[in-house]
Amino acid sequence: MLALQYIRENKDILLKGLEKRNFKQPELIDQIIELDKDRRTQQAELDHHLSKTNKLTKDIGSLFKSGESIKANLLKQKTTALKNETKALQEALQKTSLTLFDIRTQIPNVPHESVPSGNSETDNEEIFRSGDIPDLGNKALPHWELAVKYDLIDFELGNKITGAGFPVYKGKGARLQRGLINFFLDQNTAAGYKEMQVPHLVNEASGFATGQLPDKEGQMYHVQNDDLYLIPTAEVPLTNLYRDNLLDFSELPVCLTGYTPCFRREAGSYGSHVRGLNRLHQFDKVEIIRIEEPKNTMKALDQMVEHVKSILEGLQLPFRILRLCGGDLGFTSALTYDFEIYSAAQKRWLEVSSISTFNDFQAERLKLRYRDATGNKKSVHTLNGSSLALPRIVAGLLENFQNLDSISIPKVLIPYTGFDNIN
RNA sequence: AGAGAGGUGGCCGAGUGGUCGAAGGCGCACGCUUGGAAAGCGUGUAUACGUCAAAAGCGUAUCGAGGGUUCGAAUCCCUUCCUCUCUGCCA
Repeated sequence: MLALQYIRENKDILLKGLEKRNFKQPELIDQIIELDKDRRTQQAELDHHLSKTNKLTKDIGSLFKSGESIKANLLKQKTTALKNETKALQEALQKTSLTLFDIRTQIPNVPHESVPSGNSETDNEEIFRSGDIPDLGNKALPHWELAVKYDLIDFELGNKITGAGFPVYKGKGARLQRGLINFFLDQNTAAGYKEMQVPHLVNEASGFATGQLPDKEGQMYHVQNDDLYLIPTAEVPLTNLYRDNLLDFSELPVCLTGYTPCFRREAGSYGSHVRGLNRLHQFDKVEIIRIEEPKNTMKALDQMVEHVKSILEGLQLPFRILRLCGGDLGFTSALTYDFEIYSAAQKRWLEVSSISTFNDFQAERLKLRYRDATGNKKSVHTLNGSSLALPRIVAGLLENFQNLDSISIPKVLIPYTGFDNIN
């Protein structure tokens, strides 16, 4: 959610920015500015009324005390009239505030100046590429076949006990998952992120604060009886740990990491691109998040990108980094870098990490602010990134490291898996 | 899940209808004191919104949340969330 002051003072920049993401309703900005003006007028009027009432009330009190109940009763009648007016004002203000809030929640974040315009993923900008794409020849198998060949992942069993998109990992497949989670967590904690274990279900307030609600309502699993949502990413619980906080600048930056399973309904996804591990309803991910002073945001984002780079290099996976264009940018993000590894068997790029800064967009919803060195209160900036998401990493490892009768394990992972190849 | 108790400022804690945003204490900040520190003394110390170019100031709201009674609610009533104790169940 954008700050009202920002909208008021930067309307033109804002509209230009939103154009980059093909925002279709620029008229909403004018509505916000109008409603905000109304709101302030109504607030002033209401406050004035309340102030009058408060004075009368005090007078009545002292009159009763001094025994002048006739005078007091006279004043009482006055307050009754005032009260009716006050009630009307209150209702009007509440209505304005609600409408204003409702429209504000529909405005996506303003893209950073470096974000290219564009409609879809084809307009994303490749900014970095690393590693050689292995030549696997014609006999290379996609991971869903390797998974069967070496009995690592059972999609059918998952179908039986739950449904499509809920795979069962077996034997070395399961151990590889666990090894990767531990490897990622170790890398992240070594880089200064504090490890956290957080709930996998969150309430509505949390879903709203990080921006999943109402934007992605239909994409989350909702436990109706208790009105809780299964998390689509650890970003939600991790960031919400700091909801409703006023931090001191000395407490910043906050750097956290956590492993959680992630649950996504992925309504509307289908086709060959979702085969195997490519798109799941439940998958594992290790997340990093940061809460920063605005002046450090870009530096922090760069550090996160460098960090994930180093992990992928360690895993010896060929990858590229994309700067997402406006049209591909998430609702809450100001700037996003996607990491994609190359799957030599599927001959396509697979997204394995997404690192974003939200600037103050989430902070505004989270009511998360900090007191800077001069004592002023400001919104913090929040950032997050996958470090890393498991399934497509597993797909890439299985496919890129396949031999005729085995799959090699990259050196950095061997201490975590306890084996150096799958056969 | 059942019964009971309770939720007050950074923390502890007083306050059961009237100048209460809230006593007192702790903590914290600044100053005085000291050779330095401690102690002591003094002053200050919530958040949001509005007004203002901004600050100060002023106004309004906030004692878990929402609603109600009343001229007036931290205090009374209802709903709801949470915490604690006991009982039950259980990894």
